[in-house]
Amino acid sequence: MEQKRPGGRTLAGDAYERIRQQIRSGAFGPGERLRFADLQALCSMSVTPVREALTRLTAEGFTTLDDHRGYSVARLSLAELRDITAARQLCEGEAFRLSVLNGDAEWEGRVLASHHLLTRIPQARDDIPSAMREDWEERHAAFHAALISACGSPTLLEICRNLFRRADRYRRMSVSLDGAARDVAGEHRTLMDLALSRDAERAASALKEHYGRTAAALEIFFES
Amino acid sequence: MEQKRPGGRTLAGDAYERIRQQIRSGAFGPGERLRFADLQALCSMSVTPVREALTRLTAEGFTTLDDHRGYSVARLSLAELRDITAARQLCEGEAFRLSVLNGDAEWEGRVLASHHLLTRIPQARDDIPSAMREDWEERHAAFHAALISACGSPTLLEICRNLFRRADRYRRMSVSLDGAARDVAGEHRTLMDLALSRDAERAASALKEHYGRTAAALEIFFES
DNA sequence: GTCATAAGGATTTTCGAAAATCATTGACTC
DNA sequence: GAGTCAATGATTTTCGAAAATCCTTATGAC
Repeated sequence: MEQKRPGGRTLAGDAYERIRQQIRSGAFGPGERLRFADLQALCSMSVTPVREALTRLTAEGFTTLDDHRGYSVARLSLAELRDITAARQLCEGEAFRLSVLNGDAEWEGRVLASHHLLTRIPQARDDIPSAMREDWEERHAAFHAALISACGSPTLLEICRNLFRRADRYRRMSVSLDGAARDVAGEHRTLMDLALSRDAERAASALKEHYGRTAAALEIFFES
Repeated sequence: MEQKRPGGRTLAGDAYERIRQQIRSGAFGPGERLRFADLQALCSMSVTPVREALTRLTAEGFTTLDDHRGYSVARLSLAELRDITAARQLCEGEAFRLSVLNGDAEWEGRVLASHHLLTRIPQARDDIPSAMREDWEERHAAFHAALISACGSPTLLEICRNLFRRADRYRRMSVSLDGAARDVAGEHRTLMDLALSRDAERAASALKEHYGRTAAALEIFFES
């Protein structure tokens, strides 16, 4: 029997995407135990590909493994939020700086286009339908990826991609904030403007500050 | 008290260590195809734990996966050497800087002790017995780990650990160089001295230069 | 009551084989 | 001869169950 698997070429790949999405969206919450029986039912497959998915997720910091005691969703903490933010400021800051220095007209086009897409739909919030919220999340990630896409370093890009995803789990907590004190759209526009004006140092600084603000806004979730 | 034995509490962990060691030592060369049948024979286990090991190794950049076409040892290239070196200079440089700023007396002790161990045996070379060579490699890694161990950022440390291991594959090519033009031991001593003198900026610069020299010495292997 | 220990159930980890996919070969057409 | 296509063999990927391990509960001694 031929199975249709849009997007993935192996069941393990599908399981990886699916479980990561569940964690991303909060359907699997921080610290939650992930039992193979449940995941097999969710993904409609045997234990082997599920296991491979969890191995990958663990290597990337989304889940944790206790030998012979199973997998859990990685917990969120203020300390890790600050830690990841600092690492992002270092790595993405440098990647953005290099992008501005090295980027060609095609890169400028990608920045412009991805920013345009980002402004066409309202930012993710509680009162926005879930489908459109996911749409914004995707375009947001694409915009930030575009900014650093001309840095010329696959290694740095891979590090940044992972850090972005891990930080994304934290950022999604803020959809319940109304962000009144912050003009996120304006910050994104500033980032684009600085990129296109080719001022590498100021661009990198602005990106670092952008991430710093995001992290600061999230600290209130960890008061207890 | 239960202890985690290095070497692994699961077969998958054992396979991971074993295969990584084979790649590290060159027994599995760059680009070489890794067949499950061979690895199962090598590790004396079934396909499942071997597969898990390869999944982890691939996530860390030591192997590559072509869906349905199997795993191979990641190739080495001059471009990647330069790329990894730049990423190390950024990440380890910052981690070292933070360590010098934040490190306490215990950290100083770790730096001092690990450097002492490093100087007690001759540096890895072709004319040195393999066992002692491995010993030096281990102490060398421990020294560099100690330098950055007080940076306070688990995320950054994890990134550095992975970059170090990947760069290590390149550095091991140089055991056939006699390093006449370079005083590696002296550079290590300088790093220690700068760490203990608590001059963060100069220490970070020295570490970056140290990695730059290492990479430069390896470029000759990629002339073709 | 507390501690230690053992039995039972739940869960992870591993196995051996089946299914799916890829690569090669060779026949056949044009 | 070049190209298409089916058959074959090699290899990866997945399955379903067995084995190993952990956790909970029950039992008994002090």
